[in-house]
Amino acid sequence: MEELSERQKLILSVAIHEYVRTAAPVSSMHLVERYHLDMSSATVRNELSALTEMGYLRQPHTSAGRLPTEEGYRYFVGRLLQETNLPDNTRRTISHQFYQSRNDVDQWMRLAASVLAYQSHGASLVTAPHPARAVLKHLELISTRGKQVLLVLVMVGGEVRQRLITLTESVTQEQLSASADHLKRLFQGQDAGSLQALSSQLPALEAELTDWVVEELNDMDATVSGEIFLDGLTNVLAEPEFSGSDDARRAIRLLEERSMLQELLARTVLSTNAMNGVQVLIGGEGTSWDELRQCSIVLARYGTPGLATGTLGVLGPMRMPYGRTISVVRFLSGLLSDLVSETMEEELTNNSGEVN
Amino acid sequence: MEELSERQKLILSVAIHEYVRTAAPVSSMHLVERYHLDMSSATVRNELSALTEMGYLRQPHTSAGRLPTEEGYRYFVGRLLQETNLPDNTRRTISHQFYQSRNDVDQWMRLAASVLAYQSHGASLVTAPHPARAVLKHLELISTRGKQVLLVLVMVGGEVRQRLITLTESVTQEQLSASADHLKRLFQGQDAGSLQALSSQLPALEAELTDWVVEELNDMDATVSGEIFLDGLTNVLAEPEFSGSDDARRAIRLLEERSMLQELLARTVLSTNAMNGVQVLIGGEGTSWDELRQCSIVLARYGTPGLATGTLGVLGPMRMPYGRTISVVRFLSGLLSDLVSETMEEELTNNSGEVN
DNA sequence: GTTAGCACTCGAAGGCTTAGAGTGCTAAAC
DNA sequence: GTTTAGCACTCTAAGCCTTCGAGTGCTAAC
Repeated sequence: MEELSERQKLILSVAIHEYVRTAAPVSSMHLVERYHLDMSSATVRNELSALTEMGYLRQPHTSAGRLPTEEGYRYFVGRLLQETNLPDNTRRTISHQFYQSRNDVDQWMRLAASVLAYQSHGASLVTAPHPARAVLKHLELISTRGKQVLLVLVMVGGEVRQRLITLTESVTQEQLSASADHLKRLFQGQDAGSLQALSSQLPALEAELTDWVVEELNDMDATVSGEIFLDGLTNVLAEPEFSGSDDARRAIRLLEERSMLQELLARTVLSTNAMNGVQVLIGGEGTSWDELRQCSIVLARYGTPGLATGTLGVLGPMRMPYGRTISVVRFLSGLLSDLVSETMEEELTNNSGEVN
Repeated sequence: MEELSERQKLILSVAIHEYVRTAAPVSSMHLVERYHLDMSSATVRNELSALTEMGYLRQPHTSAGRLPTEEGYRYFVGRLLQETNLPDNTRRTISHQFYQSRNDVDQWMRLAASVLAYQSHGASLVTAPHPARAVLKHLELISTRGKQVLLVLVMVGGEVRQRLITLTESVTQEQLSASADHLKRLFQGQDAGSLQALSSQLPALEAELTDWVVEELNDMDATVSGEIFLDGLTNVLAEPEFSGSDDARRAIRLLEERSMLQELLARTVLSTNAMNGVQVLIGGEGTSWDELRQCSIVLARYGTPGLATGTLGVLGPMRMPYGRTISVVRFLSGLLSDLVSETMEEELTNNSGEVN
């Protein structure tokens, strides 16, 4: 792939910028006028022609203006987009909102999704922070009736999982409380693996309970996160390129399904090292979903690798203001990282010592 | 409002049925043929004309077929629709899915939303069961760092709420555990009101904690439910009457916002006594949202009034298979009621006695 | 009261024309 | 050799017209 001249880069940049702005094919004269280019429309036409030749632009039909190809966007995002930060007052507004919100992880996630959707005009997704390995901090057993017991697990990091389990034998709350106290002490700061080993040495009831706990912990390790917070799904529908087709509908449908998000987020885990945080998938590249052919996704992880991380991202049309979106995602990723590390770090580094 | 003749009722019924099926204005001849009516198209035409006169049908333009008006749907749902039950095998399939699902309230809600959306081809919403009055069953305090404490409340009924709070003074986990034990005993089976009264008689730390607990309980009483489970949002978009306009987009946007759901669900609480369970809002009647002008909502409460209840419903286009939708909603409402009462009833009737 | 027959209405669909936006090419200017 | 003015050419979008046919409402016969 040959190098573009500076002028070609400029023209590609403004062409993409203009197309993103207007959603209509851009013409040579338009660009010259609107961006005060120091050349004639004929020159621009020649360059546009060259860029089309190289596959960065295309024409809907012979005598129409140009619009970016997938490759064009990719070149733009990868090589032309200069880092821009979110305006100071926007950053302050957002921080302020988080500051005001209840000190509740769920609340943060909801807010993050909402801000992300609002700022990016796309559909946002945010997962709750998830420990690299589920480590137990606290355990409660609450009898509901007969053999049914509510199992509440509090993880290091503050995540809480509850589950209604059915035991083989009926037990009283007293027995449960005793077992809970015992297991609590044993399990403190352990993960699924070490618990499994313990199971065989325990009396029947406690062994059974242990199995349930292990299952739950494994489940937590396996799933990317318990809950995924979505917002702004309908923003995507408002985009002009989706009106009249139901491509957007199918893309949104995909977001509603867990399976896609699972794969998408798993992918992020793998390639985190690649960039300095924010990852851009253009035209659903790498994914196996045709529905995303016309969409792009901007993703980032947040949190502290090895301790606890989550993912947040935006799904929008390929014709997306990448600069803006990337800054928002980056900023929120940083903000959530701070929030998470503030609440988790200390706890995680000195966890296995003390007993509650 | 004069009474319709039997024949008019029949014709209105089949006209609505046909319109729901095809989404196109229905003509007199079509009805005669498809439903083997024992009369000529001219007769049907006369009756259609009469029904139009009465406001139950309308014509998009002079020489077009008929389609139901809002009033038409209302008459149909209120007086013509005979109760139909879900086919036996469908019922079994659904029950089976619930039987297989993890014994977890969240899981049930998710499944209910999914089934509802799938069966009704509309957007579904389900709220978690919510005690009439939030009553505390269990309480945990977990130190995270310095003044920050994770407060975990387990309610009678199994709902779990967690919140990160910041105390005025730094405390150790030992102090917290002691306080937790003490408060646990005191709070057992109490609601927000009775706790508030206790607050002043407690030492500083415990008083402060009590305030947080009270705030949280009040919050639970105030909001309809912590979480609302949505599914099938995009089903609505697929309906032909919404293609090309963004009315559906705005309706879905409304579902994404909590505020509308709050009002909608609050409304249900009020009018529950009216019908034997399932409530149908046609054309967004009673709501103040223009966005719903073209939509209908089928709602039902589930659970045991006075103990714990939740709401579930379907939002779809006004051109909706009401019979089918109502049966699905009714069936699921019954199913969830059973599940909820199985897990909560005993617990709620003898709650305040024992101490865990 | 019901129905056959028929004139009438109106929108959807297709074909045709036109306007204009935009290109590519050529030849002149720099 | 690069840039640019000029111009012929292309192609769509929009408007207009016509046609087609589905469907009605009315009237008169049954």
